[in-house]
Amino acid sequence: MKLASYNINGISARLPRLLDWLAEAEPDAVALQEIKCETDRFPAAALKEAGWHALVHGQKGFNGVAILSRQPVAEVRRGLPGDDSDEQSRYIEAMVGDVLLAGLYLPNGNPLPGPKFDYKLSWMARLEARAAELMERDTPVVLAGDWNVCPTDHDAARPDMMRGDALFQPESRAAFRRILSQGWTDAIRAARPYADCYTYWDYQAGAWPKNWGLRIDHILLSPAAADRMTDCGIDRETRGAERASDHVPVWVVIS
DNA sequence: ATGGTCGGGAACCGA
Repeated sequence: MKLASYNINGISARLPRLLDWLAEAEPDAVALQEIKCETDRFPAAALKEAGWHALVHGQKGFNGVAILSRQPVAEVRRGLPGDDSDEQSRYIEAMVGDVLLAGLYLPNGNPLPGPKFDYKLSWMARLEARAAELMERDTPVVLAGDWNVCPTDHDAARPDMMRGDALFQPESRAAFRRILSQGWTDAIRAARPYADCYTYWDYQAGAWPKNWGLRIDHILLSPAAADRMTDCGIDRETRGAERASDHVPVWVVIS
């Protein structure tokens, strides 16, 4: 089974590119981030026409996540537990076959210091708690999304330009490492330890043609899922399309 | 060069 993550930066602007990629890549399920629309404004009919079921956790204007699947899937939860006052739509879980797929859009956290960075760290603490619960399951678990954390300097083309960014802060990296240390495998980095594995290139300053990228979209696998991974990849060519997202799809194949 | 470019939604905010 092929599972993917794709921050599409607006479903309305990106629907043609998304449909192109779905037809080409043929995932069984994909976690989408930054759909930037309310749940009832998601283009479910157009996707259904193309053969895709959708679970949507939307929000007007910002954020918003969804899980698309070839077969109908059972929603496990929407929203990250731990703060009932959190109104941002950033988290959804579903069973895809016997695999629990969690789709997440971790807060950016800029600027810092300030309330946005505090929210990022508190959200990561809540994610750490949920990940620990999921790790207790017998079934394979896949945590896929835009983590908005650049785990090491090797995951950036120009790390020294990013020192003040929330994605690079020691606190952000430590929180990501604490989750990994529960026993998760960072699929892409485990498979390609020394490669350039960027998943995001800023729209500004010609970042894409200069390959000034970051690796911030990650797929974490529980031990049961990691044992069954047969392939993984990054569809970086999608970044070169007209009206591309600033992120590209990341995927794993689980036998 | 203290810039640059997108998306959402209709003036700025978020990234």
